[in-house]
Amino acid sequence: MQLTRRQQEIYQVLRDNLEHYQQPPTFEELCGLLGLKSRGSLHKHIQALVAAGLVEPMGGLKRGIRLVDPEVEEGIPYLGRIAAGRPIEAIPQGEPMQIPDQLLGKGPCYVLQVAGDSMIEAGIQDGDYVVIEQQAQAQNGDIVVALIRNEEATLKRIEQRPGEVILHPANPSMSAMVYPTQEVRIQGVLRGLLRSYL
Amino acid sequence: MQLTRRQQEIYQVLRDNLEHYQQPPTFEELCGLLGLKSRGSLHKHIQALVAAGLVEPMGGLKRGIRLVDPEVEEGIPYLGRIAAGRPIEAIPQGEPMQIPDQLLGKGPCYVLQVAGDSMIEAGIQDGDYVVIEQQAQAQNGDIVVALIRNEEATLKRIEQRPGEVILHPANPSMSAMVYPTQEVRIQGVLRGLLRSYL
DNA sequence: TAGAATAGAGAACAACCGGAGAACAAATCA
DNA sequence: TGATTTGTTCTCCGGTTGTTCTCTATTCTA
Repeated sequence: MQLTRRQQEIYQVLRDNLEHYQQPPTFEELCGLLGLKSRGSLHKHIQALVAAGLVEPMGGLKRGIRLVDPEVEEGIPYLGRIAAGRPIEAIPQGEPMQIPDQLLGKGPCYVLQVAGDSMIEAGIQDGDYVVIEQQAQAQNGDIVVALIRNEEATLKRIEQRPGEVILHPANPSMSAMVYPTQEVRIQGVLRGLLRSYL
Repeated sequence: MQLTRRQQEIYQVLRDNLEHYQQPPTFEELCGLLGLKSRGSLHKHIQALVAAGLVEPMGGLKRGIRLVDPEVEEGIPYLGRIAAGRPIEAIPQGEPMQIPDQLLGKGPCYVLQVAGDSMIEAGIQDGDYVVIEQQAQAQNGDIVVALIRNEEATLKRIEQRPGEVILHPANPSMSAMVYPTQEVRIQGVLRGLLRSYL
C-alpha cells in the first residue's frame, strides 16, 4: 500500500511524538501539531495508516489515539545462514531474535547463522549465531561479512592492502584468499556471537 | 491492557504514596489526594488497575490497597568469573543479564564469565560469557562447572567413570585431571555462550 | 480541459472517560 | 453489641474524543 506525502508526514510526526511522550496524543492535539483544524481530516489519514498496517486499529476505544505500532518488535532480524562459498541464503521474513544489548553495535545489526568451520580457530563454530553490524568499512583484523564478486558471502578476518584485500580464514586446513579491492564488498562487521548447547 | 491517562496518574500517586507511608491509604484519603469527591469514582479506577495486574485485589479489607510486586527485572543473574584453578568469584548482587531464550535451559540458569583458555578448542575463549543451567547431574561429554574439593571451580568437559571423574580441558597444552568421585561436585551444565567483539 | 486523487473544513453523532452521589455491605472501633 | 468507618455497587451526567458525513479547494494526470 502506497502512502501519500501527507500520510508519511503524519506517520513521522506520530513516531516522533511517541518517543517524547508515553501517552499517545489525542486527535485534537495531533491536529494542533499538524496545523489541522478538523479532526475528520486527520481521521481519514489515520485510517489510511491503519490500512497500511502502520497504526494499530483502535477498535472503538475512545481515549487518546491508540498506540501506533511503531515497530517496537524488540529484536534483531535473523537473516539466514552464511557459508564459505555461497551467498547468504536470505530469508525474506527475517524473524527477530532477542539479542542482549552487550552484543549490539551502534548501527543497525542483523544475525546470521554460521555454516562451516572456516573460522574454527577464532572460536566460531558451525551453527553459531553471529551478530553483524551493518557497515561498509572495517579495520584490518576485524572479522567481516564480505561479499565477493557479488556472488558469495563469507565470514573472514580481513586485511586490506593497497589494491587488494586478503581474507584470512581461521582454519589450518584452509588458506587465505586474495582479491582485487573492487571485487570485495564489506557488508558488516562481527560484533557478537551466540551459541546454544541445547 | 491499556491504561487511560487518569489511571496512570492514579497509579503514580499510589506508588509515590506507598514509598512515604507504611500503611496503604484509605479511599477517602486518596480521594483527597486526587481531588475526587466520590469514592465510587476512585473505586472504578482502582478496579481498572487491578484488571491490569498492577494492584492486588483487596478482598474487602480496609486499607487494603497494595501494589503488585513490580515484576522483577527480567534476566539471568551474572554471578562472576570462573577460572581454572580458583573458586568462582561470586558477586553477591549478581546484576541480571538479558539472555535470549534459545540459550536458556529448562531449569534455573546463571551466567559466568570465562577466565583463561582451558577450553579454547571447544570454541570457548577468555572473556566469553557462558550460560549455565544449575543441576547436579551431567552426561559424559557435557561441559560442566565442576567444584573440586569444595575449593576451586572450573569449566571442563566431564567424563564420569565408576569411582572417578575425569575433567578434560580442550587445550593441547593442558592435560586431563582425574579425581575421586566424591571430590567433584557438578554445579551446572553449559547451555549457551555469548561473546562480544566490541 | 475534464476527471481523479489528495487534502482540508466543519457539522452531526456516538461511545467513552471521568466524576458525583446514593445505597448497601463488610470491617473495625468504642 | 451498636456506631462508624471503609470498600463496593449502582445509576446518572457532562465533556471529551473518535467516527462518519458532506462539501470545497488544490494538484496531478490523461
